[in-house]
Amino acid sequence: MKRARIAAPDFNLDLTLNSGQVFHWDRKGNGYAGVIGDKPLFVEQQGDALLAPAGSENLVSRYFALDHPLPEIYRTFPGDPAMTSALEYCRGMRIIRQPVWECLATFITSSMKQVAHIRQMSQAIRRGFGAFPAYPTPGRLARAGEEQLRACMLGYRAKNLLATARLVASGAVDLVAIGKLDDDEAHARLRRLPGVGPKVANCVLLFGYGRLKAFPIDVWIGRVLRENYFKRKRNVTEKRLRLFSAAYFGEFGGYAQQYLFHRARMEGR
DNA sequence: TCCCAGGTGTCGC
DNA sequence: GCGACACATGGG
Repeated sequence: MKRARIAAPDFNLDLTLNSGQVFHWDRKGNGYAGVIGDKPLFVEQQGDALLAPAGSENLVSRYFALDHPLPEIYRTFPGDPAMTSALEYCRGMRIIRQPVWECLATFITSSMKQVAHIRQMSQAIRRGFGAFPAYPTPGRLARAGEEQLRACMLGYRAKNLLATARLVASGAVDLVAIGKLDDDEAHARLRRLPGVGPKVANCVLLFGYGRLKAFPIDVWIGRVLRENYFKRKRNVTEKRLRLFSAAYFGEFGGYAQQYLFHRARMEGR
C-alpha cells in the first residue's frame, strides 16, 4: 500500500497513543495498527513526519490534532515544578479528536478500571458486535442484551452503557446537538446519561468534543493536585480541586491535565 | 490474599 | 449541597 508522508512537527506518536486517551491501538513494528472511526490503518512516525496510507492524510491529521498550536498552548502552562516536569516528560503529546460516541462509550466503561483492563473491554466490545475493528454504533449496542455486554467484562457498567446506547440510538439524546452547546451546557447535558458523572463528562468534552479547557479529575489527577498544590492541607474537597484547576490551568487546562496525568502514571505516583 | 483501578448512583442528613 | 457506601472484575 502506498504511504503518504504528513508533516508533523511538535508531535510524539508514542506519547499520544499511550497516554490513556484511546485504548485500541497496537504497537506493530515501528508503528501502530488501529482504527479511526471505521477505517483501519497503520501509522508510523519518522522524525517530524507521520506516515499513513495515501488518501488518509486529512483523516489522520484531524484525528491526531496536528493543527493544535502546541507552542502557544505550552506558553499558557503555569511554570510550577510539577507542570514543568510534566511538560518535559510529555512534550509532543496531543489531545486526539475522537469520534464522540466511541469516546463516550469507552469512558463509561472506564470507571474503577485500570488502563490495561479498559483496553481489554474495548477490544471485546469491538470484536463482539459485528463491526470489528470499528466500535459498534449506539443502535447495534442498543439491540444487544445486557448479558452480551457483560460477556465483554463490563460488570456493573454494562447496564449504564446499554441505557446510554438506547438513549442515543432513539434520538432522545443528540450528540451532535450537544456539540453546539457551550462547555457548561454540554457538560450538564452529558451528565444526564447513565454512567456519566463529572469525570466522564469532562473526558468526553476534552477527547470527543475538543474542548481543551475541560479538566477531568480522576484518582491520579486528584493525587497530583493535592500533593503539588495543596501541600499540608487536609480535607481538600473535589469541589475545591475543580475550582482551583479551572482557574489555575486556564484555557488549555485539558492539555495540562493530560500531561500531569501521564507523567504521574508513568512515575507510579 | 489483599488492594487498587482515568467513578457513578443512591441514600441519609 | 456533602459524606458514606455498594457496585464487578482482573492485574499486580
